[in-house]
Amino acid sequence: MSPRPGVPTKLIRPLNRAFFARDPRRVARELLGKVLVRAAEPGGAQESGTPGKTRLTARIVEVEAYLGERDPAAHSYAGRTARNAVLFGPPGHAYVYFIYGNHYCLNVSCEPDGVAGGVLFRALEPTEGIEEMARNRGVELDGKKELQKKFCAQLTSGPGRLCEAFDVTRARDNGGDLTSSAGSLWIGDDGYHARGIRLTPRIGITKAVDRPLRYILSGSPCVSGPKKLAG
DNA sequence: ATATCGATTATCT
DNA sequence: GATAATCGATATG
Repeated sequence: MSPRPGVPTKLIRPLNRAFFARDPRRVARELLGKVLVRAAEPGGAQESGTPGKTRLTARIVEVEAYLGERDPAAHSYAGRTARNAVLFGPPGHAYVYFIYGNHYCLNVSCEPDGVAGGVLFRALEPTEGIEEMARNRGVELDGKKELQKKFCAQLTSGPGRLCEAFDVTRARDNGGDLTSSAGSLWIGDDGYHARGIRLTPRIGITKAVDRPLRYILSGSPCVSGPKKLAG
């Protein structure tokens, strides 16, 4: 595919369902370096100069694998319920849950239909639509480069933060298909080659705390958690 | 740099 | 009634 004037050279192609129909550990590792996309919304507000919403994209730099019914830390451990049903359904769909009365978290379902498993998105590196992410997060972007870097991390570093930046909610996104670029939220590959993958224990859990199921791109300024585990 | 704590609600026991 | 795959603010070394 040859580049044309006015067309971005880095095409983002959606990952297919087979990508997700595997062990969450494999999916987690291979998701590093891929891109989360929130499609632009047509229209926007006609009133009062509110700009139409632009596309949001960010590179995946930190994820955790949750292994299904055999993993005590996973929501699917106790079996299928109304809340976790997506984790038991077909692969490549969004499992969004509400936590601590404040935050949403985004997962993608893995394993074939009928088998539980998922990957939690923990941190992203913003690439397109940074200003809108800042608006969604309620943070001020000022011009200084040092701060830009910090704010950049502040936008999408942590599972609750990235959901706020991408306006991910349960009502809107739970159960949605993440393998179609026609959808509002999807996951794609722009050809980036991930380097420096490290494994650490997962964060914020009280069971199976020692299993190394957190995957990070070491060196990314956006990786969440204590510096000790930043890679 | 690390520790502790309050917020706030869906879900399950 | 307790807990939770978190965040932001505050306190302390």
